Amino acid sequence: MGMDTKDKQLLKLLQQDATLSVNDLADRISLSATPTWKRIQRLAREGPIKKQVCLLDRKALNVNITVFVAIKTNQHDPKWLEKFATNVCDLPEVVEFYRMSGKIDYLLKIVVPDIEGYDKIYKKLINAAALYDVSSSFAMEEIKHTTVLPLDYC
Amino acid sequence: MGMDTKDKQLLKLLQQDATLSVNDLADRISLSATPTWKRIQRLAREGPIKKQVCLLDRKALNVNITVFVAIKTNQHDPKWLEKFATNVCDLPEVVEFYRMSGKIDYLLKIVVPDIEGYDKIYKKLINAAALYDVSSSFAMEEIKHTTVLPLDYC
DNA sequence: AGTGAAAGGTCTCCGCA
DNA sequence: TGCGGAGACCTTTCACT
Repeated sequence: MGMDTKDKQLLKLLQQDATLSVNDLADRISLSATPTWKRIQRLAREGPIKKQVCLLDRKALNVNITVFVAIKTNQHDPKWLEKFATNVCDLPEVVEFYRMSGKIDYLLKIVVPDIEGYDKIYKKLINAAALYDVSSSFAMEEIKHTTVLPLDYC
Repeated sequence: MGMDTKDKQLLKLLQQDATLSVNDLADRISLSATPTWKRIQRLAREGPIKKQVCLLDRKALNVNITVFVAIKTNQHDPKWLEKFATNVCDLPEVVEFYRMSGKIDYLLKIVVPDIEGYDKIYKKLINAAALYDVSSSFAMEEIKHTTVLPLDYC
């Protein structure tokens, strides 16, 4: 779908703050409310806007520890892997889950309150995935974490 | 701050869809509009709601490749590291950036359109960080990726 | 903390340029 | 595509329990 400058401006604004009113957005992209609203509708219907959510504070939810878990495996039975994937996805502590190229087969990002919390998830993981090689790295500091994607490539 | 069941229900709903109206939310947590609205205000003011944003589709923005970049360094001059951190944070392709424990010092998650795009960022990184040891892993498949945090620990 | 009603804004749709 | 206006809907406040 074609995206012009105003569409990109809208996306830039909405990525940072989805509470802006249609009128505010219209002002900022130098357009009146109706066409602005139509653009947003189009961007949501057939375009890049997937959803609108509240982002919560990890600290306030007591899941301030981020752990990256790298998993290697020899097992490549599709059915087994599918079950593994389902089990892992069902854990709410697993917030990201990738199949990787290279030496690592899977990379998980999990959030937990503390080391004990991590250990519980770790046990669930090796339960779900038996005989796998699992290595974990703890994030000491979150220097940047954004849901804002670059708009420079479209 | 104390959070009861209804607060958690609200957070669960708003994490998944922030377009729900106060009336909808009120219905779902079996409360009327006003106290529901007050709860949301409180959760946003002094609680876990940080912001409300639109989530965009990576594919539609032509940044469908996710790369994890692990950086090791011997350098620990604080001023230098601060400059490095600033430079890295300024890159819109870098969506996450952690200081890690263990063998890796920093872990970046970057999004790019293709290998060339990755190479450009790679060059910027080693420019910003000279003599560092950098190793990259490409995500082949995004199996799970959510902004929804678990509410089980608060 | 909760309710219901009323005022003030926004969103959404329509006809038109 | 763009504009402005009218009605519906939603948000926000207020008086009261």
